Amino acid sequence: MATAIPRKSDRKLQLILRHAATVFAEKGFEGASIRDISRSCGISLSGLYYYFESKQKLLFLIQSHAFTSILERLEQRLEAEASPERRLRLLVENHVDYFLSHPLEMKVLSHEAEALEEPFRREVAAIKRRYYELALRLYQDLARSGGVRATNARVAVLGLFGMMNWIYTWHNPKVDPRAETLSGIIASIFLEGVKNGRAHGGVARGERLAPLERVAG
Amino acid sequence: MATAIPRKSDRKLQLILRHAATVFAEKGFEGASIRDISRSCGISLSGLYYYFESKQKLLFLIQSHAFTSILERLEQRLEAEASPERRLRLLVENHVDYFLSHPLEMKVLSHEAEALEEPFRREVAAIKRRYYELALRLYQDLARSGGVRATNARVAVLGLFGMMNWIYTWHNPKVDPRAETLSGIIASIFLEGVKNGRAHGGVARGERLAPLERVAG
DNA sequence: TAGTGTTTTGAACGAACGTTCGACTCGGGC
DNA sequence: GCCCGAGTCGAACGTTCGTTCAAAACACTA
Repeated sequence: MATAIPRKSDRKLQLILRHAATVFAEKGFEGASIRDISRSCGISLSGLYYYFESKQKLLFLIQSHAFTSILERLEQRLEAEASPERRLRLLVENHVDYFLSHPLEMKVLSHEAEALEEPFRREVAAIKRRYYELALRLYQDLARSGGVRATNARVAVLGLFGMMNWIYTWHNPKVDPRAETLSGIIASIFLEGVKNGRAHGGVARGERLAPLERVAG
Repeated sequence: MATAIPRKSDRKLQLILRHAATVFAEKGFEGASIRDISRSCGISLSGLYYYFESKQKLLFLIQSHAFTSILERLEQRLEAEASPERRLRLLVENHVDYFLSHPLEMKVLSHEAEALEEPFRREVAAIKRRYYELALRLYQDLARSGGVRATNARVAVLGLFGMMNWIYTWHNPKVDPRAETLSGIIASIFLEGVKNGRAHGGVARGERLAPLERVAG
């Protein structure tokens, strides 16, 4: 019942998580078998179950670790910055940078969100919601400071997440810019795209602003 | 060997494709079984194989039909429009509109791109490339007409696709704007974000422009 | 009614799946 | 020498998977 594994084997669990992330990223969660992971780690099939209790839990460990890391790192970086615009840029920088330096885990996080089942699902969803709400707050701070054209905040923020989370489907390190440059481009498109100026079809005819709280999942 | 099914049963194949898209969208391609589809259609397991020869082919039919439709509809709409900016807006409108009116097929198209294996994969990839290259051409026409700040075209266009293709993970018809409004917001963010203005960290230090031809996949 | 081609089916195939279990190895304290 | 708990393993469990096939049911015209 207790999660207490004597902690000498922690390093080995880390190794398993890395290999599992690789296999999940390559074949998808459902398409990957524990036997694939066993082969990749060089640990026997039954030996793996000493370290985790189910395939679901394995996916959960990968996802919750990645998500917690990215969120903690962001909150830490935000402490040193007060300007609303630069704070939003920090979010983009942090997200893209983590994405490109942990491409496998982040692909599993982005792509296999729905593969997680119910005891674990809500737990990851809770972190996701915290992250989304932080982003929304950053956006609204920018808006309050007067730097934003009237538009649907939920759509804008989720559009930004779209640009960032889609990266895993196309980014090729041999051809595409490194994280620093990439996040600069994305942040600029978003910030300029959302700034004051003649409102170009933002909130339209009779459509009221949608509530801001909900994230799907 | 021949694909020739006597064409009376075409309507039934369409019905199967609709149910299959629903099941794939809900459980993922690998997570869904032919038995699930059989149950959903009310056709026996073996009966399904009268209409398609493998699960892979079924996925292929869904994806290639959706992709071809969206591309054809776009090319048709573009004929009537000459302004570079409005042409790009048309692309966004067409894409978002198709996405929201065929959410299941489009989720399967966006989410299960890698599940398709090799005889079929290259065929869908070819349509995808045609679509991407059309989008890139529209962007470069806008750039040539002087309406765009210097930035990485490949990243800009794939960023736009990111905003659009991510929609399926969050859009809730009860809460979020309809297609018309949504595409307006996204197009505005992108176009304003990419327009002339003080270059805000676009192409940076010593990073040369990446070649434009490649799409991952 | 008999005959022909289209559609539908139940039962079965071998392979692969996630998970369990009892037995083994091994290193450090008695 | 012996024991004990941590770590590892091969073999097997029951289930589900994609796919096949011979036979039945159906819809026709002759």
